[in-house]
Amino acid sequence: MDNIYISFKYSIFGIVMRILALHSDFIKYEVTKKTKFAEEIDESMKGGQMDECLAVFTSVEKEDMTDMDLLVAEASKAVREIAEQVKVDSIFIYPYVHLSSNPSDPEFAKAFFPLFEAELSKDFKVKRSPFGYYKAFNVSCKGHPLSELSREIHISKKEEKEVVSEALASEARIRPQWHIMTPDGDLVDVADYDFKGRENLKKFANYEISGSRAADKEPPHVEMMKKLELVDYEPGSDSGNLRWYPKGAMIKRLLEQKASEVIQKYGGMEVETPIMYDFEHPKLSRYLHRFPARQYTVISGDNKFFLRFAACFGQYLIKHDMTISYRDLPLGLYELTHFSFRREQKGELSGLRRLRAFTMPDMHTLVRDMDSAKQEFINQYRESIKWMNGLGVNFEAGIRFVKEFFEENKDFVKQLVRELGRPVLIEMWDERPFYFVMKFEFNFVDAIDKASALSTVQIDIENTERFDISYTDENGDQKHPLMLHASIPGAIERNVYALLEHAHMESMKGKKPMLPLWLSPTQLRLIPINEGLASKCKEISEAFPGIRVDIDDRSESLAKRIRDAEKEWVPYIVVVGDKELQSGELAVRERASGEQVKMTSSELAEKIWAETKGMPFRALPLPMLVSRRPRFR
RNA sequence: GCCUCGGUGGCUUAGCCUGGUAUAGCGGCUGACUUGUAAUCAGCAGGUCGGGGGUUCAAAGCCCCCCCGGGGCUCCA
Repeated sequence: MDNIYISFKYSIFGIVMRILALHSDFIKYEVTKKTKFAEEIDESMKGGQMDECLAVFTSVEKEDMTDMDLLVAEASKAVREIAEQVKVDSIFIYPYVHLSSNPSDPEFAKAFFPLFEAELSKDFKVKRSPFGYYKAFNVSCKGHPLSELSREIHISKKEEKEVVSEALASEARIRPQWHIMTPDGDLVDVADYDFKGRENLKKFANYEISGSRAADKEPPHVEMMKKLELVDYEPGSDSGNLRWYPKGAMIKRLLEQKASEVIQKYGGMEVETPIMYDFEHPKLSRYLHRFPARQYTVISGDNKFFLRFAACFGQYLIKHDMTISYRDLPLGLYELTHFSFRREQKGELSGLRRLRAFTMPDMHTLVRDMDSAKQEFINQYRESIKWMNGLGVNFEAGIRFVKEFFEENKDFVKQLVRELGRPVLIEMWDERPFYFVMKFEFNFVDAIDKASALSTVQIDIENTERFDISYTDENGDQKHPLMLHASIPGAIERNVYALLEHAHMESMKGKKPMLPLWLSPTQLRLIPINEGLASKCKEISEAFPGIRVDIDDRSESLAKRIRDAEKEWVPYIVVVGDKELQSGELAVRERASGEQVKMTSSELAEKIWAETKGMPFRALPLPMLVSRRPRFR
């Protein structure tokens, strides 16, 4: 998922352009000799003069080459400020490479100056001398205190400037319309909708529309993830990069495994792509600079790379090089990203909900036309519903599109809502600020009423063209397909977050918090009544293949060990004493029901197998004997 | 990035306002106890009070900068 277009501001650093501005009575120049980088000029530019002006001597630095638009904007802004200070309305631009010790490529600078001139021409009378010539010049500088001003435009890591992207600017202009669509297909203005019985939908809608962020508490999952020794902050890294302890790592791996199974079964072909990409890569650079996301940058020798924020890049580049027939469509590539990196603002980071490094199952599917796009969309929508139901947490759907698309595809939208069988939040835009015409997400509403997207699918109508991805149709013609972006589970960390928040909400209702059985680090705990029976427990545990069984053989009181097992959310607890050994019947303390049920070990094993059927399995993440376990925090 | 609150043994925490090198519980270790469904008892060890700088005879406590975390703003595939 690379839905980054949506209203990110963006920042590129490393701009170090140099400007020397002289308030002059006049400046006069004459071309003496052409260099091999010279721009094409006519006679009129071979010499020139300007009176009462600001003479702006400028060099373009190597580091400036990351973003032309930003460079032009920043340079113009700086010159404008100076011109206003000294009150001139004429500006003379003089390309002067000698200001620089590390100039940019000539081709880049050559392209820069006309743009710079055009930008300043909006507010000033502008002339410039040509790029790529030796010139003789004569300048008469006024002597007043402001007459000589130099600027180094620095946009470094510490002082980033933000530029509002096109996408953001248009989004700000567009006022979305909000509706609720009922399962019957009625479209109701959100203000007129009666949310009775749909409290989570109301919270989600409020969260989206009003932007109200009322939470004054820390999200409950943060304490849980630490207390259960699942995940923790890692102060030795950047914020939002976490450490996972054995139990948490196991849970995460199981979710990842399940996600990959679902997506591969669906048809996504698994690939693996690099986590960093060249800033100067010809295909990516233009695109990247239009991509308003905050990135991590990696400097390696003289090269600069950015860390991927989704699997898109690698998959686009593979698809660009592929030979694809219309017979191969729909064609999905899939990668589970370890990791996707986004340098989110610090204030945005929150536990497992919002991170700077996260794991995302990301699939991109090529389809030939809008009809098959819609078919794929609904298939992926159904997979997402299955995923969310399997996770067992609440979710509310948001479906968003361009109004025109909605008008043309009303029945399709109604079908989506009908299949889900519950009212859905609808957002419509008059124009299309993004690369997609339509998307949905399933949002989880947490214990402090924050909504977060998990599953999401979008129909992208721009990027195959931008990346020159094409297929051959029946007539042998090259066509650009459409593309769906899908993350059926959403970020894996966010799945863990949802499970923990869900458990917390259940416990607020008086139930015991727990994880789904297939994700419980310990599924069955045996507690010997005294230390001598630990070896008997070992024997009993052998009746539970494919089940995570451990044994609390510590020399603690029985009550203490039961309490500890409860605190660890162990779903099945069995105390083993002489009674059990003689009768062969176990008194199973069942967390879900809160009851104690008698059954044989084979009955219990059958029960657990049945409850975890179809789910992946991993072995115990810790030593089987609880007495042998270290503490992680 | 901005505003705001916080950071004290592994964890949770008292002390901070009103400066005089720190409190308790859990956990760990040692020993006793050998347990029938949510905390057995005793002893011992463990602290650069987030980091750095400043003020002071003296700083966990006051001042400044930084790091990390929470909440809010901005923002939010």
